[in-house]
Amino acid sequence: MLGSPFMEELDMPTRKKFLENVSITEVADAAGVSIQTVSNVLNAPEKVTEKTLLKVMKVIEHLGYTPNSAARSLRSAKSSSIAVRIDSSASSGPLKGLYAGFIQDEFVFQLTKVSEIRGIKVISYTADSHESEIEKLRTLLKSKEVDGLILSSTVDIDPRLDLVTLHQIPFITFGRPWGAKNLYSTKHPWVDVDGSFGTSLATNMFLDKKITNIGFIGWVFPKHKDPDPQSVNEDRYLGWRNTMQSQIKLIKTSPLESRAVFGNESVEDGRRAMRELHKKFPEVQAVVCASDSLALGALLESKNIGIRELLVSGFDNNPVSQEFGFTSLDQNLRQVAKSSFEVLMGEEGNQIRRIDFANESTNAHVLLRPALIAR
Amino acid sequence: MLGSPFMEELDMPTRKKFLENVSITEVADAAGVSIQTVSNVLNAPEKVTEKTLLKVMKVIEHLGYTPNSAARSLRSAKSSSIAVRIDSSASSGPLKGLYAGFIQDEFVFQLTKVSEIRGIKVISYTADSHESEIEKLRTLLKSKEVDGLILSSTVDIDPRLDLVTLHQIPFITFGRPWGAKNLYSTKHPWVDVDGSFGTSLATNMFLDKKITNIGFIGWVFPKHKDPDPQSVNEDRYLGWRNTMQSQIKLIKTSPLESRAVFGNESVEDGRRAMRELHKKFPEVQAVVCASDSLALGALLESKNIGIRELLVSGFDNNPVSQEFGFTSLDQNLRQVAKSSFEVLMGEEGNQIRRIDFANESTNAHVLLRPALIAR
DNA sequence: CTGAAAGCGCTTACAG
DNA sequence: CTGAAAGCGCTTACAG
Repeated sequence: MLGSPFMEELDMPTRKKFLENVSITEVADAAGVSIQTVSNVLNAPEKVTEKTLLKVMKVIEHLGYTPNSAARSLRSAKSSSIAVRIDSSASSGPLKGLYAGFIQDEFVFQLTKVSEIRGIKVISYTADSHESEIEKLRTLLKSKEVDGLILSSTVDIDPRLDLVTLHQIPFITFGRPWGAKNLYSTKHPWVDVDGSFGTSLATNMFLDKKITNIGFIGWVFPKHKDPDPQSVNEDRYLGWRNTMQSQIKLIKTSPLESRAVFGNESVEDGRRAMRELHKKFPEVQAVVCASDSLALGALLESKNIGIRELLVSGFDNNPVSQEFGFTSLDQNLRQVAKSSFEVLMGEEGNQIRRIDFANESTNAHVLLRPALIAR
Repeated sequence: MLGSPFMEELDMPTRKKFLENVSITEVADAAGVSIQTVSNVLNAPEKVTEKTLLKVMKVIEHLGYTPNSAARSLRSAKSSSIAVRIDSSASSGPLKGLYAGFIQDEFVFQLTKVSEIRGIKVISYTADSHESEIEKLRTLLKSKEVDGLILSSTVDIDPRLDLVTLHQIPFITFGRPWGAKNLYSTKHPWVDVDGSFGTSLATNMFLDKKITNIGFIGWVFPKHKDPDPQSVNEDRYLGWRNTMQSQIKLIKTSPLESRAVFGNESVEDGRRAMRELHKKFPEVQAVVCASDSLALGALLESKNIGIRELLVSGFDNNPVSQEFGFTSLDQNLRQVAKSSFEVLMGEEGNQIRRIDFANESTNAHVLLRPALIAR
């Protein structure tokens, strides 16, 4: 009865009781059981007979009992919280594109949402550098405020990974540790989105439309000769390159080198890259881009340089591509958040695990496929 | 010594100790004092002699002691946490502009940053509706997970305000409760940014440049005849209107009605509004806009309809205006977050207060001025 | 399956 | 200013 959220429909005494303190003792007394049984109803219902369970649940509902989280944490030595770093969305200094914060913000939102379902709190923290981040993490972990960590933007040599690995802190990273000898080390669980798969989807979409003069705009000229990508940039580049290479005839006409241009991450860079691409490859009809900002730049510039109808695809499906109506690749951050959470917590239950990935069948590496949002 | 964040510089035994459990008892033993004195050093240093203070601090530093937060919360009945709602940045359904999430995301970031300095944790939560938000807040408050709330997008009739007011939950809203009879009710503390002041700054900037044919693009046609604004939309509109009204001569030439156009919040709406404005007011040289998305639409469309060099100003100074290089108004979210925090916590100290605004001199209403970022 | 006892690590209130 | 005692509200481990 007290469960109704419609405050205005409740009479005054009931409204006053809405946030009233109720302890486990009061519930136990009202239900005629001991406090341990109340605790069991909440934490180990399988240990209680159905009759007792129902009786106690009813009283809990009636009195609006919610366990004190500090007491629970103290006794059980579990905070039921995870920490996630947030950064500023305001791109200060060098431009970071139109919507630098989109992926992170949406990931944090989806993570909070999936965490709530399993009764886990999400605590945000900030840091200016790896060093200050280590200090923040240390405080959060030593004070037992969090049981596990969600890290992102990790690289192979990363003091944060040293910290969590050495102390066996449960963690997951969103993003592969680019540059690591073994991306699939069981010591480093991660969830990521397959960039190559994404750009190959976009490339194939153009090919299916009989559009063959397809270029690419990325951030940095790929250095490595490896067959495997070594960065997000290379990952997204290779999807386009490999798909194009399978089209032998096309490459003969105009080689891949003349079809790819690289810049930084901004609309202006997209414009610049588009002008350069148009010089090197005047027949260009479609451009696969590493980001929505680059794609927007390419799209806007195409009109200036007299390309009748350029098709572009971006990456991230952020509001930019929605607003300007071009194709993009959705990272499905709901699924990314869900997978991250499940690697950390298991598919059920509500406690963060110290997973021994080396000996468990749990998959510590989840590579998800982005979805093509054709527009 | 254990305070150094540079893990790689530490030898193995020291690194291992980095996250080791240290209790208050160990600190007390090592310092040769009682645990209460250690507690006082941390929570009430004025009660301890300087000699003892220094001695204990040294041991705390040496052992890397960080108090267990659950124990502290349980005993002191303070969670030292505040809750803030986060929403999805992905605009699903009706378009919400290019960067709908910017203000909220940056506010949450700045709030987390200022909270960390004062030792307060920020817990994020999500909700689909007021009803589900009430349930989330109820759980957070009853479980004593948070001491105070940061609310936003509040309106006059808002079940969340009923809840917090009735139960005297410390809270602050970012944004005025538009529509309330008395915006300055001591029951409803808020921090907000002065939209009128912002658009008048932009209008005056154009006037100072001897540009007089200034139009306005907003979201909704202002209904009220009140001298005071009744919504964000009206607030931003009135800054332009009042500034223009002071320029009698200009208004005679072309009246204000022909200079203002309204649409929704998207780049496309900005384009549409610009076409309409150009018809009604062909001399237009500059447009003050209610948002960066509208401003971008106006700017892009101006080229299509043959306006040589249109000046536009947006609002929020988000990456869109930075990337496209037009003037905008910065809400200074660092200051908004800082003020919000200080109304909730006081200027010093580290506990959330139940402020009796009616009897305290504390200013419960802070209206900040946005800064003109001229480009 | 149920309940009496112990105790998680602190801070508070108070005696010395 | 300092320290011995009490206790915050739970969960755990164990006895019945």
